[in-house]
Amino acid sequence: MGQKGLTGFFENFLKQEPIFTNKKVLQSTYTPKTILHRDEQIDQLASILAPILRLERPSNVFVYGRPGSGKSLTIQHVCSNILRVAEKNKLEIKILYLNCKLKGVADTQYRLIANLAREFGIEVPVTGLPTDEIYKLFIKAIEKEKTLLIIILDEIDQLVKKIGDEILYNLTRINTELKNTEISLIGISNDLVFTNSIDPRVKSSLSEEELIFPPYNALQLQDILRQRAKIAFRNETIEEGVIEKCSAYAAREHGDARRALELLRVAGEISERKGKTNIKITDIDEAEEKIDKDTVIDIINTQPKQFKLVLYSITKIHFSSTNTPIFTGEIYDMYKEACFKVGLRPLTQRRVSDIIAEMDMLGIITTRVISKGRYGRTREICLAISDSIINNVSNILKEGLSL
DNA sequence: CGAGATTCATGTGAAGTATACCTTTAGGCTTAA
DNA sequence: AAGCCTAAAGGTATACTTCACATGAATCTCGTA
Repeated sequence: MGQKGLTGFFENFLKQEPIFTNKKVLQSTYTPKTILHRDEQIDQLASILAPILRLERPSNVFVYGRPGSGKSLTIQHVCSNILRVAEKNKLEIKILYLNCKLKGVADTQYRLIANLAREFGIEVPVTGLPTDEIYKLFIKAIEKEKTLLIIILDEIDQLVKKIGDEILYNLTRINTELKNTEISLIGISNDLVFTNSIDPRVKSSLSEEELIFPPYNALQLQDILRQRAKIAFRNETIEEGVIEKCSAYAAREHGDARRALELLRVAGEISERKGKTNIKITDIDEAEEKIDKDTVIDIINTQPKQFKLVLYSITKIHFSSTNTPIFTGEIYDMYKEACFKVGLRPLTQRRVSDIIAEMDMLGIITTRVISKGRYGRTREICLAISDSIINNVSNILKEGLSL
Protein backbone atom coordinates (compact mmCIF):
# COMPACT_ATOMS: atom_id res chain seq x y z
CA MET A 1 0.00 0.00 0.00
CA GLY A 2 1.36 3.41 -0.98
CA GLN A 3 1.76 6.31 1.38
CA LYS A 4 -1.29 7.97 0.00
CA GLY A 5 -3.43 4.97 0.63
CA LEU A 6 -2.53 4.90 4.27
CA THR A 7 -5.32 7.13 5.49
CA GLY A 8 -7.70 5.21 3.34
CA PHE A 9 -6.42 2.01 4.79
CA PHE A 10 -7.04 3.18 8.30
CA GLU A 11 -10.44 4.49 7.32
CA ASN A 12 -11.33 1.14 5.90
CA PHE A 13 -9.97 -0.60 8.90
CA LEU A 14 -12.25 1.42 11.09
CA LYS A 15 -15.29 0.87 8.92
CA GLN A 16 -14.73 -2.81 8.66
CA GLU A 17 -16.76 -4.89 11.06
CA PRO A 18 -14.33 -6.06 13.68
CA ILE A 19 -13.99 -9.78 14.10
CA PHE A 20 -13.18 -9.55 17.75
CA THR A 21 -15.43 -8.00 20.28
CA ASN A 22 -13.18 -8.92 23.15
CA LYS A 23 -9.91 -10.47 22.28
CA LYS A 24 -8.68 -10.67 25.85
CA VAL A 25 -10.98 -13.58 26.47
CA LEU A 26 -8.84 -15.75 24.27
CA GLN A 27 -5.56 -14.82 25.86
CA SER A 28 -3.94 -17.10 28.36
CA THR A 29 -4.05 -14.48 31.09
CA TYR A 30 -7.82 -14.40 31.04
CA THR A 31 -9.69 -16.18 33.79
CA PRO A 32 -13.26 -17.02 32.88
CA LYS A 33 -15.96 -16.74 35.50
CA THR A 34 -16.78 -20.39 35.30
CA ILE A 35 -14.23 -23.00 34.53
CA LEU A 36 -15.65 -25.85 32.53
CA HIS A 37 -14.98 -29.52 33.20
CA ARG A 38 -12.76 -28.89 36.17
CA ASP A 39 -15.36 -28.93 38.93
CA GLU A 40 -13.84 -31.91 40.61
CA GLN A 41 -10.37 -30.41 40.72
CA ILE A 42 -11.67 -27.08 41.92
CA ASP A 43 -13.55 -28.71 44.74
CA GLN A 44 -10.58 -30.79 45.77
CA LEU A 45 -8.18 -27.91 45.69
CA ALA A 46 -10.60 -25.68 47.53
CA SER A 47 -11.05 -28.15 50.32
CA ILE A 48 -7.32 -28.67 50.59
CA LEU A 49 -6.63 -24.97 50.81
CA ALA A 50 -9.67 -23.96 52.84
CA PRO A 51 -7.98 -24.32 56.25
CA ILE A 52 -5.92 -21.28 55.44
CA LEU A 53 -8.98 -19.18 56.14
CA ARG A 54 -8.91 -20.45 59.70
CA LEU A 55 -5.27 -19.46 59.72
CA GLU A 56 -4.10 -23.01 59.65
CA ARG A 57 -1.42 -24.12 57.29
CA PRO A 58 -2.88 -26.07 54.39
CA SER A 59 -1.14 -29.18 53.17
CA ASN A 60 1.39 -28.94 50.44
CA VAL A 61 -0.12 -29.85 47.13
CA PHE A 62 1.34 -31.38 44.09
CA VAL A 63 -0.48 -30.84 40.84
CA TYR A 64 0.11 -32.91 37.74
CA GLY A 65 -1.22 -32.51 34.27
CA ARG A 66 -0.18 -32.01 30.71
CA PRO A 67 0.27 -28.46 29.49
CA GLY A 68 -3.00 -26.68 28.88
CA SER A 69 -5.05 -28.95 31.07
CA GLY A 70 -6.21 -26.07 33.19
CA LYS A 71 -3.82 -26.39 36.11
CA SER A 72 -2.73 -22.79 36.39
CA LEU A 73 -6.19 -21.54 35.63
CA THR A 74 -7.82 -23.66 38.30
CA ILE A 75 -5.26 -22.74 40.89
CA GLN A 76 -5.55 -19.08 40.09
CA HIS A 77 -9.28 -19.30 40.27
CA VAL A 78 -9.26 -20.94 43.68
CA CYS A 79 -6.57 -18.66 44.99
CA SER A 80 -8.22 -15.47 43.92
CA ASN A 81 -11.37 -16.59 45.65
CA ILE A 82 -9.43 -17.31 48.80
CA LEU A 83 -7.81 -13.92 48.61
CA ARG A 84 -11.16 -12.24 48.17
CA VAL A 85 -12.57 -13.90 51.25
CA ALA A 86 -9.39 -13.25 53.15
CA GLU A 87 -9.50 -9.60 52.31
CA LYS A 88 -13.09 -9.30 53.37
CA ASN A 89 -12.26 -10.84 56.72
CA LYS A 90 -8.97 -9.03 57.10
CA LEU A 91 -6.89 -12.17 57.11
CA GLU A 92 -3.19 -11.96 56.45
CA ILE A 93 -2.76 -14.31 53.55
CA LYS A 94 -0.30 -14.02 50.72
CA ILE A 95 0.01 -16.03 47.60
CA LEU A 96 3.08 -15.99 45.43
CA TYR A 97 3.24 -17.39 41.96
CA LEU A 98 6.50 -18.20 40.25
CA ASN A 99 7.16 -19.88 36.97
CA CYS A 100 10.36 -21.84 37.24
CA LYS A 101 10.89 -22.30 33.57
CA LEU A 102 11.74 -18.74 32.73
CA LYS A 103 15.39 -18.71 31.98
CA GLY A 104 17.39 -16.27 34.01
CA VAL A 105 14.45 -15.61 36.30
CA ALA A 106 13.97 -18.66 38.40
CA ASP A 107 16.12 -21.36 36.92
CA THR A 108 18.56 -21.76 39.77
CA GLN A 109 18.17 -22.09 43.48
CA TYR A 110 19.64 -18.66 44.09
CA ARG A 111 17.47 -16.94 41.51
CA LEU A 112 14.31 -18.60 42.68
CA ILE A 113 14.72 -17.53 46.27
CA ALA A 114 15.92 -14.13 45.15
CA ASN A 115 12.72 -13.73 43.20
CA LEU A 116 10.56 -14.77 46.09
CA ALA A 117 12.37 -12.27 48.25
CA ARG A 118 11.82 -9.57 45.66
CA GLU A 119 8.11 -10.21 45.87
CA PHE A 120 8.41 -9.04 49.43
CA GLY A 121 10.06 -5.88 48.30
CA ILE A 122 13.61 -6.69 49.22
CA GLU A 123 16.34 -5.61 46.91
CA VAL A 124 18.38 -8.67 46.14
CA PRO A 125 21.55 -8.52 44.06
CA VAL A 126 21.70 -10.61 40.93
CA THR A 127 24.74 -12.46 42.13
CA GLY A 128 27.45 -12.26 44.69
CA LEU A 129 25.67 -13.28 47.85
CA PRO A 130 25.93 -16.75 49.29
CA THR A 131 22.79 -18.74 48.68
CA ASP A 132 22.05 -19.26 52.35
CA GLU A 133 22.35 -15.53 52.83
CA ILE A 134 19.52 -15.17 50.37
CA TYR A 135 17.56 -17.72 52.32
CA LYS A 136 18.11 -15.74 55.48
CA LEU A 137 16.99 -12.54 53.79
CA PHE A 138 13.92 -14.24 52.50
CA ILE A 139 13.05 -15.78 55.82
CA LYS A 140 13.55 -12.49 57.58
CA ALA A 141 11.25 -10.83 55.08
CA ILE A 142 8.39 -13.21 55.54
CA GLU A 143 8.80 -13.33 59.28
CA LYS A 144 8.39 -9.62 59.47
CA GLU A 145 4.96 -9.70 57.96
CA LYS A 146 3.44 -12.51 59.94
CA THR A 147 1.25 -14.11 57.36
CA LEU A 148 0.21 -17.39 55.93
CA LEU A 149 1.94 -17.86 52.67
CA ILE A 150 1.21 -20.01 49.69
CA ILE A 151 3.95 -20.37 47.16
CA ILE A 152 2.98 -21.68 43.78
CA LEU A 153 5.84 -23.08 41.78
CA ASP A 154 4.84 -23.61 38.20
CA GLU A 155 6.73 -26.15 36.14
CA ILE A 156 8.99 -27.28 38.92
CA ASP A 157 9.78 -30.42 37.00
CA GLN A 158 11.87 -28.28 34.68
CA LEU A 159 13.69 -26.74 37.58
CA VAL A 160 14.44 -29.99 39.31
CA LYS A 161 15.61 -31.60 36.11
CA LYS A 162 18.10 -28.82 35.79
CA ILE A 163 19.41 -28.24 39.27
CA GLY A 164 18.27 -31.15 41.38
CA ASP A 165 15.82 -31.46 44.23
CA GLU A 166 17.87 -29.75 46.92
CA ILE A 167 15.82 -26.61 46.58
CA LEU A 168 12.60 -28.46 47.23
CA TYR A 169 14.11 -29.98 50.30
CA ASN A 170 15.09 -26.56 51.55
CA LEU A 171 11.68 -25.12 50.84
CA THR A 172 9.79 -27.88 52.56
CA ARG A 173 12.07 -27.52 55.53
CA ILE A 174 11.79 -23.78 55.73
CA ASN A 175 8.73 -23.97 57.96
CA THR A 176 10.80 -25.30 60.83
CA GLU A 177 12.75 -22.07 60.85
CA LEU A 178 9.72 -19.85 60.88
CA LYS A 179 7.88 -18.63 63.91
CA ASN A 180 5.34 -16.13 62.69
CA THR A 181 4.69 -17.32 59.23
CA GLU A 182 3.76 -20.62 57.73
CA ILE A 183 4.32 -21.66 54.20
CA SER A 184 2.45 -24.02 51.96
CA LEU A 185 3.78 -25.08 48.63
CA ILE A 186 1.86 -25.83 45.51
CA GLY A 187 4.00 -27.52 42.94
CA ILE A 188 2.81 -27.71 39.39
CA SER A 189 4.33 -30.24 37.08
CA ASN A 190 3.74 -31.13 33.47
CA ASP A 191 5.62 -34.33 33.88
CA LEU A 192 3.49 -37.11 35.26
CA VAL A 193 6.31 -39.31 36.43
CA PHE A 194 8.25 -36.42 37.82
CA THR A 195 8.15 -37.42 41.48
CA ASN A 196 9.97 -40.63 40.72
CA SER A 197 13.09 -38.65 40.23
CA ILE A 198 13.11 -36.78 43.53
CA ASP A 199 14.22 -37.70 47.00
CA PRO A 200 11.49 -39.73 48.71
CA ARG A 201 11.67 -37.52 51.81
CA VAL A 202 11.01 -34.46 49.72
CA LYS A 203 8.34 -36.28 47.87
CA SER A 204 6.42 -37.24 50.95
CA SER A 205 6.44 -33.77 52.41
CA LEU A 206 5.80 -31.98 49.18
CA SER A 207 2.98 -34.11 47.96
CA GLU A 208 0.92 -34.36 51.07
CA GLU A 209 -1.92 -33.97 48.66
CA GLU A 210 -1.95 -34.73 44.99
CA LEU A 211 -4.15 -33.47 42.26
CA ILE A 212 -4.29 -34.86 38.79
CA PHE A 213 -5.60 -32.97 35.81
CA PRO A 214 -6.56 -35.31 33.00
CA PRO A 215 -6.30 -33.85 29.53
CA TYR A 216 -9.44 -32.41 28.01
CA ASN A 217 -11.02 -34.47 25.30
CA ALA A 218 -12.16 -32.97 22.03
CA LEU A 219 -15.72 -32.43 23.21
CA GLN A 220 -14.69 -30.65 26.36
CA LEU A 221 -12.36 -28.49 24.34
CA GLN A 222 -15.27 -27.57 22.12
CA ASP A 223 -17.27 -26.50 25.15
CA ILE A 224 -14.43 -24.33 26.33
CA LEU A 225 -13.92 -22.78 22.95
CA ARG A 226 -17.61 -22.07 22.53
CA GLN A 227 -17.82 -20.50 25.94
CA ARG A 228 -15.06 -18.09 25.14
CA ALA A 229 -15.84 -17.57 21.48
CA LYS A 230 -19.25 -16.32 22.47
CA ILE A 231 -17.64 -13.42 24.28
CA ALA A 232 -14.64 -12.94 22.09
CA PHE A 233 -16.22 -12.77 18.67
CA ARG A 234 -19.04 -10.98 17.04
CA ASN A 235 -21.94 -13.31 16.37
CA GLU A 236 -21.74 -15.37 13.23
CA THR A 237 -18.07 -14.70 12.75
CA ILE A 238 -17.02 -18.26 13.02
CA GLU A 239 -17.74 -20.60 10.18
CA GLU A 240 -19.21 -23.98 10.78
CA GLY A 241 -16.56 -26.48 11.82
CA VAL A 242 -13.93 -24.03 12.93
CA ILE A 243 -14.35 -24.78 16.60
CA GLU A 244 -14.45 -28.46 15.90
CA LYS A 245 -11.23 -28.27 14.00
CA CYS A 246 -9.47 -26.22 16.64
CA SER A 247 -10.37 -28.66 19.33
CA ALA A 248 -9.45 -31.61 17.17
CA TYR A 249 -6.02 -30.13 16.57
CA ALA A 250 -5.53 -29.42 20.23
CA ALA A 251 -6.88 -32.79 21.30
CA ARG A 252 -4.26 -34.33 19.11
CA GLU A 253 -1.70 -32.55 21.25
CA HIS A 254 -2.86 -34.21 24.47
CA GLY A 255 -5.86 -31.92 24.92
CA ASP A 256 -4.03 -28.68 25.28
CA ALA A 257 -6.70 -26.06 25.86
CA ARG A 258 -4.22 -23.24 25.82
CA ARG A 259 -3.25 -24.23 22.34
CA ALA A 260 -6.84 -24.53 21.22
CA LEU A 261 -7.59 -21.03 22.37
CA GLU A 262 -4.46 -19.69 20.85
CA LEU A 263 -5.34 -21.32 17.55
CA LEU A 264 -8.68 -19.66 17.58
CA ARG A 265 -7.29 -16.30 18.49
CA VAL A 266 -4.53 -16.35 15.93
CA ALA A 267 -6.91 -17.59 13.27
CA GLY A 268 -9.06 -14.61 14.08
CA GLU A 269 -6.15 -12.23 13.87
CA ILE A 270 -5.11 -13.66 10.55
CA SER A 271 -8.46 -13.29 8.93
CA GLU A 272 -8.87 -9.85 10.42
CA ARG A 273 -5.61 -8.81 8.89
CA LYS A 274 -6.77 -10.16 5.58
CA GLY A 275 -9.75 -7.86 5.86
CA LYS A 276 -12.27 -10.63 6.08
CA THR A 277 -15.22 -10.63 8.38
CA ASN A 278 -15.32 -14.23 9.40
CA ILE A 279 -13.02 -17.06 10.27
CA LYS A 280 -12.68 -19.92 7.84
CA ILE A 281 -11.49 -23.39 8.53
CA THR A 282 -8.42 -22.84 6.40
CA ASP A 283 -7.34 -20.01 8.63
CA ILE A 284 -6.65 -22.49 11.35
CA ASP A 285 -3.91 -24.23 9.46
CA GLU A 286 -2.27 -20.93 8.89
CA ALA A 287 -2.69 -20.10 12.54
CA GLU A 288 -1.06 -23.32 13.60
CA GLU A 289 1.99 -22.61 11.54
CA LYS A 290 2.20 -19.06 12.80
CA ILE A 291 2.00 -20.16 16.41
CA ASP A 292 4.72 -22.72 15.95
CA LYS A 293 6.88 -20.16 14.26
CA ASP A 294 6.29 -17.53 16.90
CA THR A 295 7.09 -19.80 19.79
CA VAL A 296 10.32 -20.89 18.21
CA ILE A 297 11.26 -17.34 17.40
CA ASP A 298 10.42 -16.32 20.93
CA ILE A 299 12.69 -18.97 22.32
CA ILE A 300 15.46 -18.02 19.96
CA ASN A 301 15.27 -14.37 20.85
CA THR A 302 15.78 -15.04 24.51
CA GLN A 303 18.78 -17.28 24.00
CA PRO A 304 22.44 -16.28 23.87
CA LYS A 305 24.46 -16.07 20.71
CA GLN A 306 26.15 -19.42 21.11
CA PHE A 307 22.79 -21.10 21.34
CA LYS A 308 21.74 -19.43 18.11
CA LEU A 309 24.90 -20.50 16.38
CA VAL A 310 24.32 -24.10 17.35
CA LEU A 311 20.74 -23.95 16.14
CA TYR A 312 21.83 -22.32 12.94
CA SER A 313 24.29 -25.12 12.37
CA ILE A 314 21.58 -27.66 12.88
CA THR A 315 19.28 -26.00 10.38
CA LYS A 316 22.08 -25.75 7.86
CA ILE A 317 22.90 -29.42 8.13
CA HIS A 318 19.24 -30.23 7.98
CA PHE A 319 18.94 -28.57 4.59
CA SER A 320 22.14 -29.91 3.14
CA SER A 321 21.14 -33.48 3.87
CA THR A 322 17.40 -33.53 4.24
CA ASN A 323 15.70 -36.12 6.34
CA THR A 324 18.74 -37.97 7.50
CA PRO A 325 19.22 -37.83 11.24
CA ILE A 326 21.86 -35.41 12.46
CA PHE A 327 24.63 -36.33 14.89
CA THR A 328 26.47 -34.28 17.46
CA GLY A 329 29.82 -34.46 15.68
CA GLU A 330 28.45 -32.96 12.48
CA ILE A 331 26.83 -30.18 14.38
CA TYR A 332 29.97 -29.37 16.26
CA ASP A 333 32.04 -29.17 13.08
CA MET A 334 29.49 -26.93 11.42
CA TYR A 335 29.22 -24.88 14.56
CA LYS A 336 32.96 -24.33 14.74
CA GLU A 337 32.96 -23.19 11.17
CA ALA A 338 30.12 -20.78 11.89
CA CYS A 339 31.98 -19.44 14.91
CA PHE A 340 34.99 -18.82 12.77
CA LYS A 341 32.91 -16.88 10.27
CA VAL A 342 31.36 -14.73 12.96
CA GLY A 343 34.63 -14.37 14.79
CA LEU A 344 33.49 -15.96 17.99
CA ARG A 345 35.54 -18.36 20.04
CA PRO A 346 33.80 -21.71 19.82
CA LEU A 347 32.63 -23.43 22.98
CA THR A 348 33.85 -26.89 23.77
CA GLN A 349 32.03 -29.90 22.53
CA ARG A 350 31.10 -30.66 26.11
CA ARG A 351 29.22 -27.43 26.38
CA VAL A 352 27.61 -27.75 22.96
CA SER A 353 26.39 -31.14 24.04
CA ASP A 354 24.64 -29.47 26.95
CA ILE A 355 23.20 -26.79 24.70
CA ILE A 356 21.76 -29.46 22.46
CA ALA A 357 20.20 -31.05 25.51
CA GLU A 358 18.68 -27.69 26.41
CA MET A 359 17.18 -27.40 22.95
CA ASP A 360 15.61 -30.75 23.48
CA MET A 361 14.09 -29.52 26.72
CA LEU A 362 12.72 -26.50 24.94
CA GLY A 363 11.12 -28.72 22.36
CA ILE A 364 12.83 -27.27 19.32
CA ILE A 365 14.48 -30.56 18.57
CA THR A 366 14.07 -34.12 19.66
CA THR A 367 17.12 -36.12 20.55
CA ARG A 368 17.81 -39.70 21.30
CA VAL A 369 21.08 -41.14 22.49
CA ILE A 370 21.94 -44.05 20.28
CA SER A 371 24.88 -46.31 19.85
CA LYS A 372 26.10 -46.85 16.36
CA GLY A 373 28.08 -49.83 17.48
CA ARG A 374 31.49 -49.90 15.97
CA TYR A 375 30.98 -46.30 14.95
CA GLY A 376 30.57 -44.94 18.40
CA ARG A 377 27.80 -43.39 20.35
CA THR A 378 26.01 -40.16 19.71
CA ARG A 379 22.81 -38.22 19.87
CA GLU A 380 20.45 -38.59 17.01
CA ILE A 381 18.84 -35.23 16.45
CA CYS A 382 15.71 -34.29 14.58
CA LEU A 383 14.21 -30.86 14.27
CA ALA A 384 10.76 -30.83 15.79
CA ILE A 385 9.39 -28.15 13.53
CA SER A 386 8.19 -28.04 9.97
CA ASP A 387 10.52 -27.29 7.10
CA SER A 388 9.03 -23.95 6.16
CA ILE A 389 9.47 -22.75 9.73
CA ILE A 390 12.98 -24.05 9.88
CA ASN A 391 13.77 -22.14 6.74
CA ASN A 392 12.30 -19.03 8.23
CA VAL A 393 14.13 -19.49 11.48
CA SER A 394 17.35 -20.21 9.69
CA ASN A 395 17.11 -16.90 7.86
CA ILE A 396 16.35 -15.02 11.03
CA LEU A 397 19.32 -16.60 12.72
CA LYS A 398 21.51 -15.82 9.76
CA GLU A 399 20.53 -12.20 9.93
CA GLY A 400 20.79 -11.98 13.67
CA LEU A 401 24.26 -13.43 13.62
CA SER A 402 25.28 -11.45 10.55
CA LEU A 403 26.53 -14.53 8.79
C1' DC B 1 29.18 -70.25 14.17
C1' DG B 2 28.87 -68.01 18.53
C1' DA B 3 30.75 -65.95 22.80
C1' DG B 4 33.59 -62.52 24.39
C1' DA B 5 36.72 -58.76 23.50
C1' DT B 6 37.42 -54.57 21.12
C1' DT B 7 36.38 -50.21 19.29
C1' DC B 8 34.67 -45.79 18.27
C1' DA B 9 32.39 -41.26 18.98
C1' DT B 10 30.55 -39.10 22.21
C1' DG B 11 27.64 -39.05 26.53
C1' DT B 12 28.25 -37.57 31.23
C1' DG B 13 29.94 -36.49 35.92
C1' DA B 14 33.20 -33.92 38.74
C1' DA B 15 36.33 -30.60 39.50
C1' DG B 16 38.58 -26.49 38.07
C1' DT B 17 38.63 -21.63 35.95
C1' DA B 18 37.19 -17.04 34.51
C1' DT B 19 34.14 -13.45 35.10
C1' DA B 20 30.94 -10.51 37.16
C1' DC B 21 29.21 -8.96 41.06
C1' DC B 22 28.48 -8.53 46.26
C1' DT B 23 29.91 -6.97 51.12
C1' DT B 24 33.33 -5.53 54.26
C1' DT B 25 37.20 -3.05 55.57
C1' DA B 26 40.95 -0.06 55.69
C1' DG B 27 43.03 3.94 54.23
C1' DG B 28 42.92 8.51 52.51
C1' DC B 29 40.71 12.73 51.86
C1' DT B 30 37.52 16.38 53.24
C1' DT B 31 35.29 19.06 56.41
C1' DA B 32 33.82 21.26 60.44
C1' DA B 33 34.67 22.31 65.11
C1' DA C 1 38.40 14.18 65.10
C1' DA C 2 34.45 12.78 62.60
C1' DG C 3 32.47 11.74 58.28
C1' DC C 4 32.61 10.29 53.67
C1' DC C 5 34.45 8.14 49.58
C1' DT C 6 37.29 4.78 47.21
C1' DA C 7 39.81 0.88 46.31
C1' DA C 8 41.34 -3.47 47.71
C1' DA C 9 40.27 -7.86 49.82
C1' DG C 10 37.66 -11.73 50.36
C1' DG C 11 33.66 -14.14 49.09
C1' DT C 12 29.83 -16.21 45.83
C1' DA C 13 27.06 -17.69 41.59
C1' DT C 14 27.23 -18.82 37.01
C1' DA C 15 28.82 -20.20 32.53
C1' DC C 16 32.13 -22.56 30.65
C1' DT C 17 36.40 -25.67 30.29
C1' DT C 18 39.23 -29.66 31.41
C1' DC C 19 39.78 -34.16 32.71
C1' DA C 20 38.46 -38.68 33.08
C1' DC C 21 35.64 -42.25 32.80
C1' DA C 22 31.20 -44.62 31.08
C1' DT C 23 28.37 -46.52 27.26
C1' DG C 24 26.62 -49.89 24.13
C1' DA C 25 26.04 -52.17 19.85
C1' DA C 26 28.62 -53.16 15.39
C1' DT C 27 32.64 -55.49 14.38
C1' DC C 28 36.55 -58.39 15.24
C1' DT C 29 38.86 -62.52 17.24
C1' DC C 30 39.35 -66.90 18.26
C1' DG C 31 38.01 -71.31 20.09
C1' DT C 32 35.02 -74.99 19.02
C1' DA C 33 31.71 -77.91 16.49
